[in-house]
Amino acid sequence: MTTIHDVARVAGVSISTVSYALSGKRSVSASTRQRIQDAVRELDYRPNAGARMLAGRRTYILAVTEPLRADTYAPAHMAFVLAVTRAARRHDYDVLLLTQDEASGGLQRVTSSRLVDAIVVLDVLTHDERADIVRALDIPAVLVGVPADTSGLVCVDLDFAQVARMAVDRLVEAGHTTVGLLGHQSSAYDGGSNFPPRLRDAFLAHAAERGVVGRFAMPERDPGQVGSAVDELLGPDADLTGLVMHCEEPLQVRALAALRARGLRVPQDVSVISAASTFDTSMFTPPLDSIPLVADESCELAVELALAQLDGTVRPTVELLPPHYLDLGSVADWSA
Amino acid sequence: MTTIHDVARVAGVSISTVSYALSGKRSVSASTRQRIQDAVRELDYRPNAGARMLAGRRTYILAVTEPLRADTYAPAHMAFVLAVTRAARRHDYDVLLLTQDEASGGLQRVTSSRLVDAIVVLDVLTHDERADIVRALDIPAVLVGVPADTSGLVCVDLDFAQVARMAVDRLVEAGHTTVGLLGHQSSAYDGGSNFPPRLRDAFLAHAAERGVVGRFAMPERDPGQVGSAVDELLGPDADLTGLVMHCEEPLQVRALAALRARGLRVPQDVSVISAASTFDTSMFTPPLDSIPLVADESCELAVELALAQLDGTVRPTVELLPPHYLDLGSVADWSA
DNA sequence: AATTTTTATCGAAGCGCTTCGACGGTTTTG
DNA sequence: CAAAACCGTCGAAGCGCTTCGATAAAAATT
Repeated sequence: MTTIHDVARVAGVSISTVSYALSGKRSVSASTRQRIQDAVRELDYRPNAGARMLAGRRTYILAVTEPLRADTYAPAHMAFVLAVTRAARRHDYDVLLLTQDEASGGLQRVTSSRLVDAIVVLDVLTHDERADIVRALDIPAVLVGVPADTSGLVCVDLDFAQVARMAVDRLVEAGHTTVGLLGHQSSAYDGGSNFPPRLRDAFLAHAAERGVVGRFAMPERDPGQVGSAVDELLGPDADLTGLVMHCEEPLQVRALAALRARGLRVPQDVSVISAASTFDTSMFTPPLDSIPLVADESCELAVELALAQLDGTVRPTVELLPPHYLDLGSVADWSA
Repeated sequence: MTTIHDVARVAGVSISTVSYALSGKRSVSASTRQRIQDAVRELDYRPNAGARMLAGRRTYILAVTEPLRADTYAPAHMAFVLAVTRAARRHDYDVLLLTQDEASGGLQRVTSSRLVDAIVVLDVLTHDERADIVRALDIPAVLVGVPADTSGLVCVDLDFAQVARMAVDRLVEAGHTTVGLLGHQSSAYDGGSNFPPRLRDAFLAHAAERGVVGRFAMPERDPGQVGSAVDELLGPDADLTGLVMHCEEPLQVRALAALRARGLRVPQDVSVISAASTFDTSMFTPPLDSIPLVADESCELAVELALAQLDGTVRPTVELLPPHYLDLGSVADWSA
């Protein structure tokens, strides 16, 4: 193993000079720095992680807690884990993965053993024990998602309410007067996740504000019941012309099939918007307008806020990212 | 922060005695051990990770590399990451996640900085650069999956060939004489993954050995073409009576729908076996016999082999785990 | 020219742990 | 019963790094 001593010897300087040259925390003359960098390259030197953790005040490791429960939609969650990992690497951090079984114990463990510098909490539930844990833990933490009680927490999330308003506005401005929201399976609304209700409530409220009829339906027990949820939205007179979907990919596929099966064309008969989707709606038939849930953006911000807490203090905050509308032609203009 | 010094002081012993009491590497009298454990509990002492890494010869961290490419089926891969993480925790190890972008560089980095004790490589391709990297790296590593060249490597995997044989045997013994295998999308066979061809080849070979007609088909470009693949398997005379499916969940669902659409009942008209499935086939309608791909089992073994390399030397090996047949009644006995 | 300030470097003190060698005190053994 | 073996404990030496003075030399200020 090559150590900082080897580098110092080869460069003909003391180890502290090597350390300063590499960290940049004190000035080092250009020529010396050059010799040190040459030595580093020649020896393929990489600082020992353990030593750096012990001596310095940083471990350069971030804990990511993602429960990965059985009922979660893996692709979306995976995307967030990935996005955090990439964001972390951009800041020279590695990611330690904490899962379900380790939710509370793991957070305690990695915190008190000083294994990680900060924690990123993914897949946050409305009432999430991990929120209480990080609150108590005195370690920089950022939640991606918004729990019921955000006091003392730093949270980052897409502005789901704004997504709903944006979708409603788009449809209203295109002349639609009856709009519906197809939601997740009902279990998503009573148990846990915080964002489905946020989007739903804003949808219905904003439809009312804009003076149009707003409906909401969800597949009751299993995805097979998308059909009846679609029927419910269409209404007895089949007068729905604007459909917003906030659910997982397979459900959206089936909902489109259900429309097709009922002889309804998109966008001629029904305009459709995919809201807060984590997948690519341009591959759908037809491609759907969407207001995507971009994991990269929120995770980058989450990592930044987590690391920012290590030096300058970041005060508790809830950062809601503004959504962006992606127009792919699945909304027909009826206003003319 | 509470350190080993605090524990030593409270227990009234030296720090080395504390260390030995906790590691068990030298004998400590029962009474002393008790006092030390009491102190540990009272102070909620957790050894500093960095110090342990530096002083000891272990970091208690395992690197897991899982590319998570865009084309991968997230749930299955997620399951493996999870399974490794859980297995690691059982051995008191944490897991550091390395993704796509970091495949080679990341492995180098965590190895030469002594951040991890060993590496578990997931989602191994037939020709996988990571195989070459770990071969060169002089760090304990285990691949979950079997690359083309296994020299010098420790590999763990389900015995996919045996899965195929088991499925064929089951159908043959139930009296079926024409059996088909519905594979993954064609891209899975030419590019990368190593196991689809292994299963396919063994399927066809073993069908021939057992003297039955063996067919193979896959959805050509996209999942929508499952229907034609099913038709291809059924054959012009629709004489297929045994179907083995080795593909992802949505594909299997659609294939069953395709059978239904053609008026074929399971198992009365066609017997079906789900091979190497990572999902629960008991929730299907009808529930399908399966020979599951159990992530837990292979990942536990992978972690064990990885850690075993840290002391006693494990010689290079390819461990193929025997499959197990799960009977849920989707194979009809035609032999009577 | 004498002083202060800045710059570049070094030595040494830890960070919290593991582990080696040593040392009394007990047991066992010949 | 002396010698050898073992047991339980301790002190101290690192592990490889960061960081805090200190110091000598160079630059800037009087």
